[in-house]
Parts: sequence; structure tokens; C-alpha cells
Amino acid sequence: MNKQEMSKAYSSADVEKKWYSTWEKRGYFHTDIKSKKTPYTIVIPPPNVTGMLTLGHVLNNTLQDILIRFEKMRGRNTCWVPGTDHAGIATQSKVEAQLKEEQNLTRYDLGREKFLEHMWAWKEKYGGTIIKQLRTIGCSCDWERERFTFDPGLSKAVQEVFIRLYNKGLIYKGHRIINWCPKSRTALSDEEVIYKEEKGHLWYLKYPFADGSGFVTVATTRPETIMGDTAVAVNPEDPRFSKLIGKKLILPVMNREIPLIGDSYVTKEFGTGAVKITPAHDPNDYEMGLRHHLDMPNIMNDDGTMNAAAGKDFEGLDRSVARKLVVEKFDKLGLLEKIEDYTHQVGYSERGDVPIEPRLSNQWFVKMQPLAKPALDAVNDGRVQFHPDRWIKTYRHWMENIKDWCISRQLWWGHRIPAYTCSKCGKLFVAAEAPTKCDQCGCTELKQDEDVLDTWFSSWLWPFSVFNWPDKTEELKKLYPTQSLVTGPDIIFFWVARMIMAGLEFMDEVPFKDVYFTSIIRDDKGRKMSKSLHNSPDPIDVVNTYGADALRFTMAYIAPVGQDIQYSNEKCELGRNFANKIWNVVRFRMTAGALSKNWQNIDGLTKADLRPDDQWILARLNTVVTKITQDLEKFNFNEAVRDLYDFVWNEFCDWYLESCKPVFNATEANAQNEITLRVFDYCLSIFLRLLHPFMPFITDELYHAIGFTSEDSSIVLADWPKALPEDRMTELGATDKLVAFNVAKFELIRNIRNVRANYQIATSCEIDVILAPSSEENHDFLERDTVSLKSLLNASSLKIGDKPDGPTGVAVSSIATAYIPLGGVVDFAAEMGRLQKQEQEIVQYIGVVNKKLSNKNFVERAPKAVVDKERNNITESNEKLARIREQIALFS
RNA sequence: GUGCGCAUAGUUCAGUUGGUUAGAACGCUACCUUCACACGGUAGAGGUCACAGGUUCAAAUCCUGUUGCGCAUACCA
Repeated sequence: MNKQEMSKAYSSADVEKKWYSTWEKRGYFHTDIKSKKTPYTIVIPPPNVTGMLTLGHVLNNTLQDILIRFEKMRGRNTCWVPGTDHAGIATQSKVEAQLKEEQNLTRYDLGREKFLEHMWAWKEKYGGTIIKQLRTIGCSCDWERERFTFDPGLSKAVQEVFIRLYNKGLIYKGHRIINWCPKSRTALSDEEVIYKEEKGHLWYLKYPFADGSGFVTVATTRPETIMGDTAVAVNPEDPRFSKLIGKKLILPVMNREIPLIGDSYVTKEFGTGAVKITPAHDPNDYEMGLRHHLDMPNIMNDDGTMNAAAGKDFEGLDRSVARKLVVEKFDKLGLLEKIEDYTHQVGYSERGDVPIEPRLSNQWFVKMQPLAKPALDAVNDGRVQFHPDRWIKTYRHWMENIKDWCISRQLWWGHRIPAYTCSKCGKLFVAAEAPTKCDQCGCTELKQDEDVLDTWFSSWLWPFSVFNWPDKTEELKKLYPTQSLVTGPDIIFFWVARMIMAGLEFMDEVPFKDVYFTSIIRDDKGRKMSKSLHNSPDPIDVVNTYGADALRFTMAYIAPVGQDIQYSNEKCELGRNFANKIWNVVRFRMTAGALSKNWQNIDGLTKADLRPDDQWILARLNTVVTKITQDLEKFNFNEAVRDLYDFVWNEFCDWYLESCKPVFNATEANAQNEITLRVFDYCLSIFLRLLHPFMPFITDELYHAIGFTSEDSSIVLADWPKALPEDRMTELGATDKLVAFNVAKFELIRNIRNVRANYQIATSCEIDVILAPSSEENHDFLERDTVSLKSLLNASSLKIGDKPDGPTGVAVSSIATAYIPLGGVVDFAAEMGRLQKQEQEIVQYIGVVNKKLSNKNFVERAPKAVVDKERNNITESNEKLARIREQIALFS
């Protein structure tokens, strides 16, 4: 390709499409299990199979891709396992809703078998969109290893785990109060309940004593449950009630006798000090029910409507309707004392978005404490590291207070529980296959449990089930444990903690070494992205507008470690502009001549071959290579991106590239040209590689365009740059001192340009410059660099010498005083003004430093290096001040 | 209630274990279509680092408290 073929502005669309399919076709992302390289594995947090790509996914997967590409370039045998989650409730609800809308059918109309057929057909047709979308943003997943949490292999793992835990006594069936979602009609785990603050009421209801001796008033937020009341409880130490304990009350509306009981659980100060007890519909009431041997009538159906036990007046009514009716009835009976406004937390079903109903039912549970202990240790002793590490506290708190995990769901889309019950004697069998007959009574009719398992019961096995555990596969042996997990802190309990438990329990090893928690993405007003707010941009639109590289780069740039990020599409301009910038660097390079023969290195070059700008950029490049590598090792993605951006734009383009122009443009052939081109190419090849994990598409395009790689290879396979050793840098003259000199030179140039700007002299208009160096050393340095200086200043002549006669503009900087002859246009007042402003600033600074140095404590207690530095500053500042005053004197 | 986090330029954010005169991007002002790039260049303006104390020779940085915001979590019906 030559420059003529490169458009002025970079256009991402064609480039991105072309490269992804090439990479995939050539098998770059497929892991060779036979490779001798050290493995580096990441398993993707499997998105819901029904899901569409969101910005959250973009962030999460971009960071994983950066790690994978970085480690691949560093010589690791990388493996990124992709896949999707069957997402029980979410997927089933979605399909049920669609079935209702399109055919007006419920899952019950179809029946279990037919409905599941429908589910699978739906999944084949609409599922996995997100997997295709991940390719659009450049994810280098090993697609040949794609898995699904409900595929046969993973189902086998789930079954195996269930049986093992059951046999170990860690899975049991229990009659307990669980969180019930009346919309999906299933039990939920505690983690699937989200609490929302709601403005409700506190109803004060009177319960008369059976003997007619007055009444007790209870305060409740849930009047609709009174039909299930089997007691009223008070604190036995409450003097208002203690003597009344044991008396009978009449439950109004139901006209049933219930006892007044004493239980220390009741808070005397809250409400009236008396609580209605509904054991089947409240976890605390249930506990109390057990303690006091109370009846536990269930008054609701599984869809949140009242059942026969609630009485004829209520049967069939929705819980919200029943609430109103109960209050109405109390009011009519004169038993409604008052209603207060009351703000409280109401538990909602995460997926169904309806208030959950505590419900007494038979469910399967995992005993968590024995599993939690080793998992807690693994994080405490650093076998698993969290980034940022403050999440350890959250993890610890949950693990130390862990409750048993309700794993059964009354859904159809999910792994069926491998438990069978004898229809005759009721004996329970847990096994992979249904037993042919009951070994207790000989009955051959064994019925499988109707329930399926919580989605997370398959997700928690993901880091090893994807490699076909429990089979002892080669993959499992080589690729487990994985290295890094990148996920959101919102699923620390759902997923991260449980994976650590499962890994230790079934593999005897932690599932990953590092967990990087990503930021939560908010809109530019700080609101969470959500469908209902329509503030969630479609990443695919963003890719079409700005390019995938731009989106990736911007995401990495704006995502701080452990902080929320505010996103808006416009921010992608940053990435797009940056892509355009490097595109044009290469365009520029194309005009300067053929690719250097030895661009791969700068071997053989020494100090004498290089211009100060070459030495400076090599020193900076070396620092940047080290810095970016460290940033990535420490998961400091945004720092790495910022460092790269600053280096490429503010150092390489603004200064180095500009300094190369006079060399490249020289009409007569010169030896310098060849050397400078080589340094240029060397730098370019390195920062394109550093950039590749962040912007894979454009970097490969440019790597090919310039000829750093052959048509049949790719930057994907290139080596990660290594910093040169210090003694080599010294040989090249790329020392700290040189860098300091060059930076001072830039300051000088800026000062002169400032004079230019003040006189409104166009950049295109040439000027004459005379430099009076402030020392012998600076003199030598500047003399060596006149070509570059001349070009950067667009000077027609540049001399080193004394102040010329006649009026001049003046720029005083640390290494030299510059005179710019301006003929008759010198504005004395303006020159004076600028010099005086400069004088004022420096005098102020000298004051501050002098104050420090005259402080005995500072000189005595501060480290010597700090004091010396300040002394040096004051010497330099005084010298500069003298020169400024000299100029002022000339103008007065 | 408890825990965690945040507060720096008009806006969005950097600022590593305390140590030059606190930086960037976007926006703003002036000039420039110069042969890499107007998705650009040059030069600028803009900050009492939320507030009040404390530790220190030295605090945006460490400690305490206050205020405001966000998140997580808890059985107060």
C-alpha cells in the first residue's frame, strides 16, 4: 500500500470486518493443547443466551481481550473459553411472554415436554446473538471451545456435582420458608431478591380478647396475611402485656381463636409492641411458630392469589386486592385503629420485578458453611486475589454469614434434579439414572423430582465444566486453574464466591488466581443503564459510527479501577480521533521513503549516530514499554491507555515526528535520513504492538500497510516489545540528562512560539532567531540541534550568539535567551509586560523555595536529595531571573 | 442502623508508598486550511484540591470529625 491508497481520514468499517474474519479463518484464537508454552486461560462470564450485547459486556470483554492478546504476545499459550448461560428464569420468562403474545398460550397449555421443545427451538433460532456480537468488537475467543451451560457435557457435570454433594450430606431437602416469586411461580435464592425502599403503610389493627376484656392492637405492613395468623406475640418483659400472655384472642374476619404468646424476639418499642404471627408467610414468624408449636396454614396459591384456607370471602383474590378488603372489613368492624405512612424495604424478585412472597414449601438446599470455609481461606491467604482488593471485605462478610442455598426451582427450563421417589413407600433415590425398582418395597414406579436447578448451580462449575469435567481431559489438566476472571462486583455472591467454593471442592484448587472487578456503567447523568430509561446505547451502533477500536479504546480509557463510569457516545470521539491520529502517522511515514531494512531493532547505532530528538524519543519509548507492561500486569488498564495516548500524541507526534520533517524532506541524500527513518520505524513498530491489545483492528491494518508483517502473518502473532537495558541506553546517549535537555529545549521553543503568537505572526511566516545559551553546556547542546530547532520554529535563520542590535522580541527560558528581530513592529509595552509577568512569577517561586530552605527543620530533616533539588532550583531560578531583569533593563 | 466508596478546572476524570510552581480530555478564547491528520496545529484563559481540625520540616495525598452523593447489607412486624 502507498500513501495514495490511504484515505485522509481513517474509516473503520472495512478494516474491522476484514481482519476479524481473517484472524478467525487462520485459527489464531484456537488453543493448541499440545503447545509447550505456559498456558494462560480465561473463561468468559457466560452471558445469557437470550442476551444482546450491552456496554457492560463491551467493557468486560474488551478487558479480557486485552489480557488475552497481551499474554499471547508475551509468549503464553492463551485460551479464552467463550459460551453462554441458559439463564433459567430469565430465558423461560422471555419465551413464555412471547408465547403468550404470539399464540396466547401458557407453558401449562403446552405441557412440559412440548414447552421444552419450543424452548430449544427458540434458543437455536434467537439465542447466541451476543456471541456473534462479541466478534464485532474483536474478542479473540477460542470459538471451537464454545460451551453452553445446558449442553450435554455441562449437564453431566451438574448431575455429578448434585449426587456427590447429596452423598456427602451437603445437599438436603427441607420444609422451609423460602422466597417465592408469584410471577414465575418458583422459589428463589436469597441473592435473587432485591430490596427496594417503598412508601407503604403501617396498619394498626385491633384483635379482641375472647373473654370480651378489651383488645390488643397490632401494627402490620401486610394485612392480607391475617387469615394465616395463628398467634399474636408480645415481649414477655413488656409490662403492658406480660400478665396477659396465655389469654385467647379472636382473630377478626376469620373468627378464630388464637393465643397471645410471649417471645423475646418482639421489640417492645416498635409499633404497639404486639406482633401478629403468620408462620407460613414470614420467616421470623415461622421461627416463632416452630418455637411455640403453632399451626402454619398456607393461605396463598403459587401465583399470589388467596386459596381456600383464606376463607370464602378471599379465595381467588390477588394479594393486593385481599389487602384492601381486609382493611375494609376491619374498618367496618370498628377494629381499624389508625393508618400511618411507613417507608420500608420490600423484597422484589430480581427477574420477575414483583414483590416476593415468603412461602413455606419443600425445597432442595445446599449446606454452605462447609464449602465456604476453604473458599474464605483461599481469598484471605491470597491464593485468589481481588482487584481492587477492597472487595475482599464484602466477600468476607458474606462468607462468614452464609446461609444455605435454595437450589430448586419450579421451572422447566433447567437441569432436572436427579432425584426419584418411590410412588409406594416414598423412599428417595438420588442417582444419575432412575432405579428400575425400589429396594425398600420392590415397587417399580419411581417418579423423578419435578423441579429443576438454579441456573447458578451450573454456572458455579464453569471454570472446569467447560473442559468436560468430571472426565479427566487433557484440557482440564493443562488449562485449569484459569488465571484471571473479569466480572462485575454485582455477581460476587451469585458467581465468584460460589466458583471458588466449587473449584476447591471438586478440583482441590482455586478456579482462578486474579479477579478483576469492572466498573458499573452509568449514563452521563449518572443513572444506571436500563432498558426502561432508554439510556442504554446499542454498542453495535457505536461500532458503526466510531469503530470497534475507538469504542474499546474509549472504554479502557474512561474505566477507572473500581469506580463507576459515566458513559456517553460522544466520548468515543476520543478513541476515533486517536485511531485517526495513528493512521495519519503511517500515512506520513509512507511519504518519507521505503521501510527501513532493520526496523526490528536499533542494534549497531550509537550516540554519535543520533540526533538529540532520536535519543530523547528512544529514552521515552523505553520508559513507556516498561510502564505499559507493568500497568497491564497490575490490571491498570486505564493507566496503560493514558500512557500510550500521551506518548503517541504528545511526544511522538507533537515533537518527534515534527523534528523528523527536516531530515526526511532534505533534498540531498544524507546518512542521517537513513538512521532517523530506522529510529522512526523502530518506535512505530513498538507502539503499534503496545497498542494492539487495545485497538486490534487498526494496528493490524497499519502493521501490514507499512510492511512490518507479511500478508500471511499478523500483528496478532508479533512479540510484545521489551525494554532495552540501561547500559545500552547509555551507549545510545538516551540518558536522563539528555531527556532533561530536550525537555528544556521544548520549553524554549514554546516560549519563542509564544512571542510569535503575541505578535500574531502566522506559523507559516518565517522568522529569524538568535539564541544566547545560558551556559557552555547548553551552548554545545543547542549547537548540535540547530536543524531541528530551525524547523520546529519555522525560522529562516537560526544563529547562536549575542543579542543583535535593534529592537527584538525576547523569550527567556532556562537554557537560553532567544531574540527575535522584528524590525519596526516591536511592541515595547508588550515585551515589557510579558517579561514583568515572568519576573513576578519567578520571584514568587524563589520566595517560596527560599522560605523552605531557610527553615532549619526542613534542611535538617528532609532527605538530602529533596534539599539538594531545591537548592538546584534556586540556583537555576536566580540565573534565569537575572537574565529576565537584564532584558527588562534594556527595555526601560 | 452497619459497612464500603466518592467529593480536584465549566464538564468528565488522572494524580502510584506525603516532596518541583496540581495534570489530561472535552468545552472556551485568539490565530492558522503550512505538503500526516480540522477526527488537525500553535498559543492561551481557567483550580483556596467539599468543609473544619490534627500529624509532619512538608498534606490534594496520612488521621479525626462535619456536610453532600452513590453502592452494598441488616429480622424491627
